[in-house]
Amino acid sequence: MTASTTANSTVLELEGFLPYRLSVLSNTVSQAIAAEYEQRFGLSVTEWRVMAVLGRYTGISAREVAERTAMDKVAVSRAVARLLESGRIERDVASHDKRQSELRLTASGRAIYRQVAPLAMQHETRLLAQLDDAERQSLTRILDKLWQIESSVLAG
Amino acid sequence: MTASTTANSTVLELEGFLPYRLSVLSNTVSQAIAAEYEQRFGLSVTEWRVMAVLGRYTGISAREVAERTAMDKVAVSRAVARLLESGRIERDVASHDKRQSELRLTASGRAIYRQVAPLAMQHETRLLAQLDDAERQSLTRILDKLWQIESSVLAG
DNA sequence: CCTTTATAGTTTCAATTGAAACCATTTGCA
DNA sequence: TGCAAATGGTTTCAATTGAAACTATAAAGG
Repeated sequence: MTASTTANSTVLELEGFLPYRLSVLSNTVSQAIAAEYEQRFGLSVTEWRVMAVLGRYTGISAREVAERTAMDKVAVSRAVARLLESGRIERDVASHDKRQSELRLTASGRAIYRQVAPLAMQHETRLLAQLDDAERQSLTRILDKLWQIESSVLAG
Repeated sequence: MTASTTANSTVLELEGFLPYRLSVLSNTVSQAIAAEYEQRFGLSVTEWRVMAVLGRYTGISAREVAERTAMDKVAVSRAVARLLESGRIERDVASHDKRQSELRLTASGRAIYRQVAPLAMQHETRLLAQLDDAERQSLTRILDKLWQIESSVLAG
């Protein structure tokens, strides 16, 4: 698909190389969305991701945020620190386990969430609108498959 | 697709959100490949990308490398500096324009390229092997479409 | 119990990155 | 010509990130 091979040489065509195309597309899409809320609300991508899961699951721990955002715990810790600082989330110690925290959006955090979430989804909608039904289904299925392969590779 | 909307609230489900899924998949794939050459050859992703285009187009300028890798010029400049340092590429001043450089792999750079390129492609092959013909075609077409949409958004 | 090991989260220090300013050369045009 | 603007590339400084060490609490096993 992306290679041409002769006697003893292999040439890789970055332009058609799946991992490369995924990376470029993904960065472009994420940046396009981020551009909108970064300046408007002073939110970084990691901060927004934390807010996004807290908009969905309230009172969860930092570890669970990490799982659901696919961020590592250090990144979550720092995003949480900034969000606490700016008053967009609040934190309690979990009653059943004093190591854990319970995180939730504040009123001001929810207000931002209610503005950014639709904005992000509009962008997604705009992308998906260019695909027909079959393509949309295809895309979902293919991403699922690829993701399963990669995560099984990771697991060992 | 990824939203549920009630009277006055919108909830975003990160798990099904296209930009998020693209980002997670892309990072996982890139990292899986990078893991192999990072430790074995001491190459970063950016350095490998520069080498990859120089394996394909020899004697090109840093600006052209930047275009073809979708990296910005500062990142290219730094990757080039490290690759010069480690003797994997060499540089001349372009005769027709003294601002430009002409970059090419050295013998040692080519030796590495010949090992890493097939390795990267095997990974891609393994991924694509899990898709059937229709899915592979679909994927190519869909990535093209999405990419066109995003790049036209960027432009205008 | 009490000691070891595991888990949740934070901090520290070095390496990487990004934005802006910068230098050298070239191009466009008065 | 010659001067302003554009281009190719590098450097600098601050902000971000990653890896490893660290603190505090909890769970598990003798």
